[in-house]
Amino acid sequence: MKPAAVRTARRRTSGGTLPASFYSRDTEIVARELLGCIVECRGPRGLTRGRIVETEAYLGEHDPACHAAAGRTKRTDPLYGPPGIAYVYLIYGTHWCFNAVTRPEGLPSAVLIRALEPIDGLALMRSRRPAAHRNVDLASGPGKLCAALGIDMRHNRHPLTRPPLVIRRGNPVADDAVEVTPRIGIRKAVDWPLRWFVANHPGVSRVPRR
DNA sequence: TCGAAGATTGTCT
DNA sequence: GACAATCTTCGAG
Repeated sequence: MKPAAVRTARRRTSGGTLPASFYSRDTEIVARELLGCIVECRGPRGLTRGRIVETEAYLGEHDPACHAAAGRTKRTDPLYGPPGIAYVYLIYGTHWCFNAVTRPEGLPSAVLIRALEPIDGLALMRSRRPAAHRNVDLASGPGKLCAALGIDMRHNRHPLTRPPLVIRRGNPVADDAVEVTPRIGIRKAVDWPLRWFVANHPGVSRVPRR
C-alpha cells in the first residue's frame, strides 16, 4: 500500500508516466489504449497538457502508408529506434506531426497522435494557435496539437517517459465509446481500419473523405 | 542538381 | 470545395 501523499500526488499529475514497456506491444493495441491518456509538454513559456481523443496506427515496412515502407532513411530512422520515443516530422513544410514509436526495437511502427482535448495551459495554447476560435479546436488535428503544445523537431527521438514531453495514464475510454475507421489523409492502404477515436467527441479531427 | 510528393491547415469563393 | 503555403526528403538523371 502506497502512502496517501504519494497517491494524492499521482492524482494531481493526472496519473503516472506510461513506461517504455507500454509501447513495446502490438501497435494497434497501443493506439487503442492511448485514448484517454495525457500528453504533457513543458517549455520555457509553461506547461500544456491534453487528453488523447484520436490516434492512428502505422504498422511498419509492410504498411504502404507508413513512412517506413520506403525503408530506413535519415527521416524514418527514429521509427527503428526503441519503443517509447517520439517520432516528429514536418509535413507540407508547415506542420509538425507527433508519433509514439511502438513495438520492440527494429520493427519500424508508430502511433500518430491526431487530436487532443485541451486540459491545462489553454491560454498558452491559444497564444500559439490564434486561428482557433473555440478551445476544442486548439488541438483537433495532428498539426494543430503540435502547434498548441509547442512540439517540434527538438522533440524528435525524445523518450516519452521523461520531461519535457511525456505521456501519462489518464482515464481509460470504454470500448463502447470508441470508434474505429480507416485512416485520414493518406493515399495508400486507405481502407485499413487503423484509426481510433472517442465517439462523438468534438475534439476529433475531420471525418474521412469519400 | 532538380523536381515531385507529402500522415495538414487556414482562407477564400 | 478548391487551393496555396512551405520545406524536407528522396529518387532520377
